[in-house]
Amino acid sequence: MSEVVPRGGHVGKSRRKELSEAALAMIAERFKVLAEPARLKILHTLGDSERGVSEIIRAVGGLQANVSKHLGVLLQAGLVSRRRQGPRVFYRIADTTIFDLCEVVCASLRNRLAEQIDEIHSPGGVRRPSSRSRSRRRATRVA
Amino acid sequence: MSEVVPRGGHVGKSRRKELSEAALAMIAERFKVLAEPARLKILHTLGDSERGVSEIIRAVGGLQANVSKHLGVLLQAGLVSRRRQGPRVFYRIADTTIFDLCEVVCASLRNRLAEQIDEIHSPGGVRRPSSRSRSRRRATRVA
DNA sequence: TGCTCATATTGCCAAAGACGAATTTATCTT
DNA sequence: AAGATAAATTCGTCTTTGGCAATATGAGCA
Repeated sequence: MSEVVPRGGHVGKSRRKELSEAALAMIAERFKVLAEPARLKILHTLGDSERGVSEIIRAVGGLQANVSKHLGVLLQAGLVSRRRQGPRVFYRIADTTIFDLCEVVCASLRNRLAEQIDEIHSPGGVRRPSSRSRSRRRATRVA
Repeated sequence: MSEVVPRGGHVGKSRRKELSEAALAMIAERFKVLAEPARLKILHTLGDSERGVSEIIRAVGGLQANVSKHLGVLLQAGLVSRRRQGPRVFYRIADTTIFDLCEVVCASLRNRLAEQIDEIHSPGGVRRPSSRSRSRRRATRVA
């Protein structure tokens, strides 16, 4: 239907790399690790400070077993790192690029939602050249 | 084990946004769409040019039904857009930020693999202050 | 109206994975 | 060593989802 190509917050140049099958599989696997609200919440809870497991459990909610399992997934993916101090275990972010990823996705989602609002206001997809309401989106806060 | 915090290709400042539960769910859902090699391959095949479905099927392989379903998922997520021309349907990228995401992930994976190589060379995690082999990673091509 | 090609959809099955309950492992204390 | 606390692991169940086969929809043409 729509013919416009929104060029939201595209930062880099348009140089596309050739990606092998194996590379795509690795990328997909990382996305899979991040495709879980509980894990995203854990990462967000960690922020840039180190936190103990019980503290994380209190923050994100859910059973201890599940949180521990999620932490294991994040650890194996190299997104967090562990430190043992006596009986406690402390986790911290080991790969800060995840926040970059979330920011890019947030910007994209804001664009998408804003476009849907516009489509409600002008249902047929009205072609108004003087209106710069499409492509060059406002920067709305997501939360 | 490791105590270093790799600051690979981190572009932005360290300002973290507060993300609501709903925002995290939306972000996770987008990651879930991207967490599938077949879909990533479709997106990569599309690149910046429009392509017909049968052409896509030939490029990515697999059954027609599956490719069509993947295209449906991508369409509903707003990552691609459709255009009908007679009996054929053409798809194109509608959200170029996905390439930014893949690039960030690729850079992170390169860092991770390079670190694993270093760990093989010095198994105990040798603390050599004069060695800048950790943090400030080389830029290896993934594929 | 049929017929054909191109794409989308549905039903079914199997694999993956997330949750909850229960158990195990590990560490420190007494 | 026994007990207590913290974290990880195992097991069973349920939901999701990707692949395959078959069918349906839709557009153009005879």
